[in-house]
Amino acid sequence: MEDHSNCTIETALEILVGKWKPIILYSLFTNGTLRFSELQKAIPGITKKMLTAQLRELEYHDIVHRKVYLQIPPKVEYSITEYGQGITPLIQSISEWGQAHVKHLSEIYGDNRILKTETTE
Amino acid sequence: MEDHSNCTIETALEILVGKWKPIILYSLFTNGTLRFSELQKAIPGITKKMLTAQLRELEYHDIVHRKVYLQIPPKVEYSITEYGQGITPLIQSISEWGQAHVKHLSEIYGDNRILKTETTE
DNA sequence: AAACATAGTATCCTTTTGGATACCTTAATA
DNA sequence: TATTAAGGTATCCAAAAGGATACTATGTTT
Repeated sequence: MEDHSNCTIETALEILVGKWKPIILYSLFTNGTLRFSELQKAIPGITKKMLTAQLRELEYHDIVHRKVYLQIPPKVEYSITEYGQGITPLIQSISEWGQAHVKHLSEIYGDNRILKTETTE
Repeated sequence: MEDHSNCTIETALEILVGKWKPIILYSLFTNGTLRFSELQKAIPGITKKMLTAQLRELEYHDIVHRKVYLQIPPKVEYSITEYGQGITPLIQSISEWGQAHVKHLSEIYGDNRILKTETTE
């Protein structure tokens, strides 16, 4: 860690933080391209307002691309940008660490829903 | 990314997210062990309430250790746990990606305070 | 003429997060 | 006896994030 790594960390976190960002990214990464309404269906419980807001933030960060078809009724497609693909290893790292951490927490505090992966004997 | 990586990502993020967590961790990583009051001095602007709250969360996650000396006036020392040391590579990754991303954003939107690192010619 | 489809906004409200300030404890000290 | 030190809590308030609901635009279909 260098001197002012805090702000760069916080910048990085902006992309993942927000109630719905991880699942939006997950949906787009696994499905490639989705329309607004398809995202809504893929993410139960999200409102239009939140979906729009989070997508706009991701768009600002050049992680998500928004393609508008000028037709009626409207059609808008969302996808991960080429630059956005580059975030995959980071998400992977975070996800893996998170998985190990969930396990660590369950070892500390004792949790009934322990996934017995290699603690079988 | 696997099926329900979202929750593990969010669990991982809990450790970094919060107004003061990154700088608290940075202070402890670089200084080793700090008393409550030393942390307060090291982090300008933070209130006791916030410092306590964030430290308690980090303690819950077994990232930070809290050592209480039973004396008066009180003395409490905070440090990174051994388990907590293991988060270093993750923080490193996030920080590096964040740094690159700040640069990417400045390339897209044009920013006066571009750090010319390898774009010198 | 009314209803429909799609991708949003606008408005209002609730919850969560963060911050300011005062207060507490207890032994040693002035 | 009043202060001080250190590490907090308690209380109250402001700001930010999130959510429910209604409304808009407009060409096509009924």
